[in-house]
This record gives sequence, C-alpha cells and structure tokens, in this order.
Amino acid sequence: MRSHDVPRVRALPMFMNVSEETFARVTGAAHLQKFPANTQLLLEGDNVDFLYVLLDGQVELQGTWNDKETTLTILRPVSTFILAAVVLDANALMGARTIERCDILMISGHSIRQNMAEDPLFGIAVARELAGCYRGLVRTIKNQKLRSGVERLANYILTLRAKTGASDLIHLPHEKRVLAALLGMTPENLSRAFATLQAYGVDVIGADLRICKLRDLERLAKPDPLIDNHAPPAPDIRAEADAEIWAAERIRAGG
Amino acid sequence: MRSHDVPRVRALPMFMNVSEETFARVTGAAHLQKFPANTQLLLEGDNVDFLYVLLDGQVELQGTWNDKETTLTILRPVSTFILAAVVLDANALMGARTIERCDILMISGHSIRQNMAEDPLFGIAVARELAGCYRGLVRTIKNQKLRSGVERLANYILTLRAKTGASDLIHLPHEKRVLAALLGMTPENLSRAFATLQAYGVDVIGADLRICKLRDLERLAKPDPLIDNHAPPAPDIRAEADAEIWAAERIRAGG
DNA sequence: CGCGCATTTGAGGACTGTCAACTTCCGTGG
DNA sequence: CCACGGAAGTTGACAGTCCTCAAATGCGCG
Repeated sequence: MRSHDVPRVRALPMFMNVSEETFARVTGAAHLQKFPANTQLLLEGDNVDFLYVLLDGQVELQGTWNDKETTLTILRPVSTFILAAVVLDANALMGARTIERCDILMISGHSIRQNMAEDPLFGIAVARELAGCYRGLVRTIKNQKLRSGVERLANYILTLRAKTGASDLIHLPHEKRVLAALLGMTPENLSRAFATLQAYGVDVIGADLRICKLRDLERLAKPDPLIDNHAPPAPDIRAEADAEIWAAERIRAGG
Repeated sequence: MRSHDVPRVRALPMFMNVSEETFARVTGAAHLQKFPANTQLLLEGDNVDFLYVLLDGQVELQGTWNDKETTLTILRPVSTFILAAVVLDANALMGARTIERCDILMISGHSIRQNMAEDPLFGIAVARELAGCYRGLVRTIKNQKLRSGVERLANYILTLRAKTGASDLIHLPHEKRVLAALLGMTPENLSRAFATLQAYGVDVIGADLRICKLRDLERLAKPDPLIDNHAPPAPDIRAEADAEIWAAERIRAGG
C-alpha cells in the first residue's frame, strides 16, 4: 500500500475504530493493484479470496440473469466491496467490473476472518460495515419497488445535489447509459425522463445539469430520509452516533 | 423465554457457535411477548431498542413511500429481524407487522452490542448473520430487477417446492394478496400470472398447487443458484462450510 | 343464511422496453 | 486543421407489461 493511501483506508468505517496492531495485521499482506477500464474483476459465482478496497476509479457491481444485466451499484473511492462474501467465505453473488482505470487494494479474506476472531473491536467494525451495507440495499429496494423511473431520477438528482455541496449546477459523475442501468431503466427511457424533468426546472446540457426550480423538483421527488441517504446536517449540530451511522451507510451496497 | 424455545433460539446461525455464557448473557434480559395478528410491531423510522426473534407466527417487513406500500420479506419461525438497526443503534428503515398471531422474543439491543465487544465469537456470528441477510437482499434485488412478474412467481413456486420436500403438491403459506405484495405485483396481476402458469402445468385450487409439468415450469423459470436460494443438497454429500452459508442466508432479509 | 373479504375477470390506461433512424459528441488519423 | 468513424445520446413508433378501476364470483365465518 502506498503511504498516502494509508490514512484513506484507515478512515473507512471498517477501520476507523480499530487498533494500530489489528490494522497492520489485516492490511499487512494486502497488495495494491491497478486495473484498466472495463475489466471484469469478478464474475458472478466466482470464489472470493480478497476484500477489495477501491482507492481510485469507479467500479460497477452487476447482476445478470438470462442474458439480461442490471447494475446494482456504482462505487467511488474510498469503498470496500464483496465484504459479505469474504465474511462467509462464499462465492460472489454480484459481478464486479471497472468503469474507469482503477487502483484497488486487495486484502486477504483469510486475514479478515482471522482478525475478526482475535480482535472483537474489528469484528464489531465489520458487523457495523455490513449493517450499513444492508441498510443501503434496503433503501435501494424501496427506491426500486415504490418509485417510477422519473421519480427515481428526480431523487437521484437531489441526492447528488446534496452530496456535492447543494449547488444548483451539477455534473453527472457517470455516462448516461451507466446511470440508466443504475436507476433500473433503459438509456432511451432515461432520456425521456430527463425530458420530463424539464417541466420541473431541470436543464440538461450534456453531463451538466442546472436546477432552476428546486421546490418543484422536490415536490415531484418527495425525498424521504428512509430511502434517500442525503448528506447529514452540519457536523456541529449533529450527534456523534448519527455521524457514524451515516458513514456506515455512505457506501450503498459495498458488501 | 420458555424452556422449549431455548434450543430453537440456540439453533439460529446467530447463536449456533456461541458459548453458553455469552448466550446466557445475551438472552438473560430477553422477554417473550405475544402479539395478535395485524399488529404493527415497528413503524418505519422508529427507534429500535430490541432485536426481535420470531418464534411462532408470521411477520411481514414492509416499506412505504408516498401512500404506497411494498412487502420486503415475510418471516417465518425461527428468524431474527431488525439486526442491522440494532447493531448500528439506528432507526428502522422497514416497518414490521404481524400477519398472524405471533410469539416473539425481544432481546435488548444494548446487550447485543455489549456482548459483541466482549466475545469475538459472538461478534463474528453477528457479522455472519448480517452477511447472510445482505446476500438475501442482493438475491431479492436481482430477482426484482431482472425478472418479470410471471418469472418471479414461477421461481417462487420452484423455491417453495424445494423447501417443502420436493413434492408436486404444494400449499401456499400466505394469502394471495400477501404473496402478490411479496412478489412485487398487484393481487390482480398475481391472479393473471397464475392463469399464465396453467399452460406450464401449474394447477391452482385455492391455496393448493399441483405441478404437472415440472420440466416446462423450470424451462420458464430458469432458476439460478445466484438468485434463488433453494434447499442445499443432502447433508452427507455437502461440505460443512456450504451448510453454514446456506443457514446464514436462509433468512432472506432478517436484518 | 348472509355479510364481508379475498379472489377473479374484464376494460382501459400508464409506464416501460424494443427497434430503428437520426443527431451529437469526441478521439483518431490524414 | 479538418474529415471521418464510432460510440453515446435522442427521438419516434410500437408492443408488452403492469397498474387502476369496476364488477362479478367465490369463500369463510358469525
């Protein structure tokens, strides 16, 4: 691991409250690997030997069935993924593919499991991480089953806005076809959804959005803290516990 | 806790490999409670103070938004639920409601968290349980996003068949409107889906099904071990590790 | 027996996916 | 610097799926 990556990995919910010794033992045998864009890191069903930590780039977790494919989540640095399979020493239920060139830290699964047994604080950290991932998936399912495509897009935009500083000028972090897959629709449909949102004050120029009528967009989207994981309120008026929960859930489906 | 419930609770993946002492400490302050049918145990957003263990009856976990409601999972004995919220000491993202009269063991959330810190084996057990719950949700999302209503029903029937002894005579464990909500469709649509499956050899008489052309049904359903958690192969030809993974995932969304 | 609820059936409409053609964008190579 | 090719994105026509509303039927329980 490069020295400037250490604090970034340590800052992960999974390592935040863990002792130096355990952190050193867990990451001791880890190795950093670079992958080009569009590389399949893991196929569904593959045995999982490593916990992956995305340090740079974007990774898509996907599911396939019957020649159809769907995007379950898109990860951005710094995120862990495939933790659930590592903890159970099981095979992967999701495939993983790089969207861009990526730097990924690979931590031995065996070392994760062993250190959980030796350091209860690390076991707790892993459990908390998994709990956060679980709750991210619950949000995803509610979003998927309860909202229409346009509603999902509207809420995606509002969430993105909140995460990137609440500015009314927003840059989409993914290609639109990738975004479409993430939102559970076809690229054609996403295009029409954007057109629909024009009536609610969303101007689209390429990958840049301008939100002109925030109130109207919110009235359509009806964001809900039990589905949408927006940025928490400012730190000084926020309880420590809330901060930790939010941090754990930040990674919407990393396990 | 009633004495005859102890072995049932101990047999849960969460307590299977835990010492007597820890088990006693965790469940020491637990209390058994009976609830009538159609009782809201937990509203979305409620603070969660207890881990719930369903010992008898059926519980539905639901999500709501904008006056719409969806069923996320239906739990049958013996299952834990709301574990993720307990581990993070967070509020509930799902509501919980009894479908039938239920016996539920309520374990103090604080005692769960405390014992995770004191017994690493318990921490591991919790992490493994959460990992299994997480993987159950991954399966649910893939099922939801990649399959049509008829395909979901066909696979539901095949999974139910596998779980109840591979007989061609099957009894539905839920009312059809409940099943419809679970499969993510309206009761009307479920009715039509059953009608569609008649052409594939599924005869429906009330809550009883007869599968006449298993091969045809399977050709339609295309069951997939990476989505459908069927019963594992017979114990004698199965590795111990597989058995544990299956046990952990048995509860599809209990966290 | 009769009421109430679950289930079924039918008609119509909203939403979403598919296919095809077109436009735009962008990097490559001349 | 411009032309070109390919991929991404858009648009239109159409079909399939799913939902909504309404009415009819069936079933269980008081």
